Amino acid sequence: MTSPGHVDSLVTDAKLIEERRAQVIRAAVKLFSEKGYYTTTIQQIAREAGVSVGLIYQYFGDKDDILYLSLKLVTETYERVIPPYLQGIPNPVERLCMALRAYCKAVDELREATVLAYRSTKSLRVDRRVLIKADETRTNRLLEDCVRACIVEGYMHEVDKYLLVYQYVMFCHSWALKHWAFRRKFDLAGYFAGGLRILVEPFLTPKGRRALSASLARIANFGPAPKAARKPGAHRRNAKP
Amino acid sequence: MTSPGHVDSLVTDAKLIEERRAQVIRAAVKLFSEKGYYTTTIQQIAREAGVSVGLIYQYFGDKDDILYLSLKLVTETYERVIPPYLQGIPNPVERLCMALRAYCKAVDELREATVLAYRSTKSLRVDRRVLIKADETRTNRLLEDCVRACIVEGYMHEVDKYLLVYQYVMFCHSWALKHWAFRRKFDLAGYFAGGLRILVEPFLTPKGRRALSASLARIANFGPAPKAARKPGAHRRNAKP
Amino acid sequence: MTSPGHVDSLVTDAKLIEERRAQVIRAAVKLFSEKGYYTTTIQQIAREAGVSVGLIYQYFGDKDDILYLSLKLVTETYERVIPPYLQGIPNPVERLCMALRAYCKAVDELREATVLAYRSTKSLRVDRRVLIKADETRTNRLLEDCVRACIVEGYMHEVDKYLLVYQYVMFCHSWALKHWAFRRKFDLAGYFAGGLRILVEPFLTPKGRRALSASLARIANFGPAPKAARKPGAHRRNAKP
Amino acid sequence: MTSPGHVDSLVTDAKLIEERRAQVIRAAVKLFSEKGYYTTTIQQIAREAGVSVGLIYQYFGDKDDILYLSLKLVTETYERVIPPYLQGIPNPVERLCMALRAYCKAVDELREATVLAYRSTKSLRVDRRVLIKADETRTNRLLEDCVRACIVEGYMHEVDKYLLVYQYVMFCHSWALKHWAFRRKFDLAGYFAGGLRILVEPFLTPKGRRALSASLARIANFGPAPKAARKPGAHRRNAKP
DNA sequence: AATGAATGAGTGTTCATTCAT
DNA sequence: TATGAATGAACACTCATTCAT
Repeated sequence: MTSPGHVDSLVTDAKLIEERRAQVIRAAVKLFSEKGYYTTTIQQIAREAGVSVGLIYQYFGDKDDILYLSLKLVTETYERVIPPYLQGIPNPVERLCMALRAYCKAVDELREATVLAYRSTKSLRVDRRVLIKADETRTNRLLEDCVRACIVEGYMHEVDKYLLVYQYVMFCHSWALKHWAFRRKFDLAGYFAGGLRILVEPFLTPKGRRALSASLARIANFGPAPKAARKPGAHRRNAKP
Repeated sequence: MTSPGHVDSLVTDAKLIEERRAQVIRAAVKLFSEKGYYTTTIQQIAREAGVSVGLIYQYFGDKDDILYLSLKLVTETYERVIPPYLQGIPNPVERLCMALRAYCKAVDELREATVLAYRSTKSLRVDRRVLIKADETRTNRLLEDCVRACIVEGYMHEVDKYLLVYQYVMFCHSWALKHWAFRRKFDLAGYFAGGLRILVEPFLTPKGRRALSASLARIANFGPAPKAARKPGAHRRNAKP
Repeated sequence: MTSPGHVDSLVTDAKLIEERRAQVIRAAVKLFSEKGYYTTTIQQIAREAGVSVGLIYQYFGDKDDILYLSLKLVTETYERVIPPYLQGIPNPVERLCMALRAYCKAVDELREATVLAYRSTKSLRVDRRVLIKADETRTNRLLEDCVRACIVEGYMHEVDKYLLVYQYVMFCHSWALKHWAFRRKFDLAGYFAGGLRILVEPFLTPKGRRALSASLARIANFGPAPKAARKPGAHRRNAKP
Repeated sequence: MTSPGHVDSLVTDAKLIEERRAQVIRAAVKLFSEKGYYTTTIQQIAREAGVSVGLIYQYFGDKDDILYLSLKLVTETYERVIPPYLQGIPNPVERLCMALRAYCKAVDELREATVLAYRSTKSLRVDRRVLIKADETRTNRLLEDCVRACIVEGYMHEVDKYLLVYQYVMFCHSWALKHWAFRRKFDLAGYFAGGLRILVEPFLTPKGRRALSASLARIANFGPAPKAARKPGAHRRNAKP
């Protein structure tokens, strides 16, 4: 009847729905991440969000809805966060590295939530699980495009793009999944730099390697996310080989 | 009081404990893998194992014990399954590849259980979580030793061993974690071959590459696991050319 | 404090109270009849009535008030609907039959609501239950008066009036209560005719029987209810043997 | 999948199921009768029955099951209680009266539960509602058989058997439904005697009237129910005059 | 006068755990 | 040692009622 991605609300005001849901999901992500889906109660979410239990059920149909939107928040963040990093960057190697950096940074900021996704996607109703997976696939495609461009333009040797991209994805996710191990060895910048050396550099042509070292300064700079698009002039200067 | 790795039993006969626990854990791994830890009930485990609820509580202190031993089964299998594959193999490149193959195969055979480990390790009491992580670390060390040997003996360029090994681990685990995506593209042999190309080959010296192609026939053969140690003569013959 | 029959309203305009309450009660009777008192929510009543939840609480003190006025509507309809049918009819046998016909017709038109009364009167606050029962008693009295006249004027043998009247009442109510059984055998006219034969005819004197057959044509005609009083002349003509 | 009349239990011992269910149903009938289905909680039933909440869910699937078996208890009692009263009685008029007496007595003993049936049958899942109605229909058939015998054997005039039987049924049920009104006028024996006069006598032939007055002494005696069959000799003696 | 978002006490139901047999 | 009936705390979810606008 209703599509699997739809979440019911008894409230009609769209603005309010947006607000309240965000408020509840924020609390839910926090608690689910800390204690897991099943051990977090609706009462706890309500308390954390500073609302009543009843209110939650005015904006969500059931607990599964809350989990769905929580995971959706994560997967959509990944997807949404990468493109702004690529805007105005012409060189495909730099684009690839930027995408990876954006992904890593997003994972870092949603570290607990990323682990949550691995823990709890299977707790979701099946029809919704596929929606979450579709999000992941769409994000992968962003990376795949970068890799493809690298190869087509002669910056990278021929490789199994699909597999390489998944290796990239796992590299990014691992920053969350294996943080208990990595935290003792790396900070995010170090981890990322190591990743480039293992998962990007080996596949670059000489031309690709030159491009990489030319843009390394920009790539390695883990600053704040580019909210607005970079100014065109700024990057044109940098993009010169 | 008791050590975190200890699991209480009201029964004293060690042989019986071993047997009964195996019987229950087998059922638990199956159900946990299918439906998750929290949605599997003790009643269901008892039914699946063909025993009574009461009996379970004679061999396990509580539900956490069952999860712990279930996860332990997985991590210990990984650790246990690799060494026999290395026995009698002197070449470090072949050893590395064999270790990876063993790991991949183990993941393939415990695919659901591997996913379970990612879902449910956090549901474990903290003090036990670290034991499971220690198992993983120990398994990683097996791979690390192979990589180190490759480098020391000049088969591989210098790399961040730690990071590369984790990339190997994630590659193996991904066969389970992302099976929903990979199944459409690869069978296990294809997946493994692709992995070698991306995660091993690029780091080999010319000498390493020669070693790899020399042993490729053996490596790529996904036969049954070596129950007993291979006879030394057998492999030496193969290793010659 | 307040009398049990009183229903509080925050609104003062009497006309408005009348209107709004009727609007809400209409919706409530429909829903209560369909789904029962406890499974109908105030939200649903509000939606059905086309008003807001808040408004309902301006015209009713609580849910019990709504049920009370819903049941009151039923019992008062019975009481109100009979007298117009008797107006201008002098013969006591015809009057009795007319009263029964009116009752049956009213039950038919409030079939679901009649069942509701049997289901839900006990859900009412006790002090109000007795008011509903008093309504029923008053309606019974209308029938009792008819029976008494029949006996006094020699149309009917001596009988236990009280018991006979209750038998009449149950006959009428049964059209609703056992409609699931009767629908397969009778239409309302057939049911009513059968009732006369069993519950009226046997108690008539020969004089009574003559009166009955003389008026049977009029009695059996299940036309629309007499909104206004019948004109005296009109029926006198018909009443002529 | 499962038939509507089936009630699930987690317990396997049939004897125990019987016992425990009876224990719970006894409590449920009491509470449902007093306070209604919806306002009675499972907790209250458990307390009244002297068991834990959990136990109830080992013997019943859900609250609807409890209601079903509660109502079933009532309708099956009606059906079960009549035949023993007829055993060894050859005269059809006496049989009819005995059946009515048995029914009235059963209603008297289940007075609150009878009201419950009228209140709560509609709260039942539809598929079960029809089973309850089927029970009622089967009980009616017992009365219908008596009436038919009366007519066939010339004790009663031709009548609409179906309608008359339903009038009998409503007469019996009314002792519970309208007890608030009748209690002031009648005891059970008086009510029953009045019923015979209104609903049986008028339809008897002279032969039937003779039979009735011959057996009136036995009929009117509201003694304890005949657990075992009456001895044939005993009644033959009485049946003589 | 009218709205509908917000509340939270209360419900049916589950399930890990116990314990008499 | 093995059983499975019994327990009751805890949870997701509902809905009559309130109240700021």
